[in-house]
Amino acid sequence: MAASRRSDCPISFALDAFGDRWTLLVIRDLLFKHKHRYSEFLVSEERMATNILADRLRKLEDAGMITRTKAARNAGGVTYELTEKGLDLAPLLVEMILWSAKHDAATAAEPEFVATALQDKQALLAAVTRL
Amino acid sequence: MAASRRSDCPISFALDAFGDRWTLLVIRDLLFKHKHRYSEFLVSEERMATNILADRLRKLEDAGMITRTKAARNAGGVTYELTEKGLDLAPLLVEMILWSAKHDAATAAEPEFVATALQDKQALLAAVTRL
DNA sequence: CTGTATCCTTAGGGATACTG
DNA sequence: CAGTATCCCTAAGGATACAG
Repeated sequence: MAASRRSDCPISFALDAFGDRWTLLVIRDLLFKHKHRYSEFLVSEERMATNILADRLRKLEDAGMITRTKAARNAGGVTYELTEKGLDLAPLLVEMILWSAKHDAATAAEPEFVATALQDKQALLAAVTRL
Repeated sequence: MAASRRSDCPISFALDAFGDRWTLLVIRDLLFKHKHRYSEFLVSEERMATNILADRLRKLEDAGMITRTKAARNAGGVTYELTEKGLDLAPLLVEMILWSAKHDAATAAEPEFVATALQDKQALLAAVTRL
């Protein structure tokens, strides 16, 4: 992705930034599933490969959509957090959920997830504007 | 795309449907640029290859997001139209535009495009609910 | 005009082993 | 725990020529 830039179109720009089948799953995990660690991202239902995950995390960091923080000595590990730029994808993700809820049987059968998204929408948008 | 289905997650479902670098450009052309013909899609700034375009048009039709209509004998050619399912992507596209407007210099420098999107948002959402 | 067909190249991705 | 490294393979994509 982010292959140089195909045009000045905003849709095209967005697709260059996250128009693939994996990137937004990482954002989803950060946004809705409150995951912050490499090992947590790995255990998703979609079974992302380790090299793919590492690649996407690096690209998201390069694009300024997440931050990577080496935790203090006593607390082990690395933590990923959304930046404002990443948080600003929340409305987009919510629209994806709503679209799927309307047009996909499996999603429609999961009213709790959709309800959560609808509740979160307010909270997330509030969080975004609060930044 | 649409490789069987990776999980029941709505985000994942949406990505399986249009999570690539080309599909949403076709939707954009239908939605914002009022293109309806194969030859029109081809002349975009992104220079889509003929085989890619044909592939995406077919997949979009298979997914029920667009219709393909052979025009009457006197009027030559084929016309593509968005279905309700395709039209329902309008809010998503608008969110993409707004995100790019905020985070991309080139987009921010195009206030007319963004303004159009904002105006269209109302009209498009009205159109969607009207269906 | 609306595509197919073909060729060929590259990028994406799965599996698995391994390292600081 | 947080990744790299490798291998190997398939799918995606560009170019171009051709067809109904």
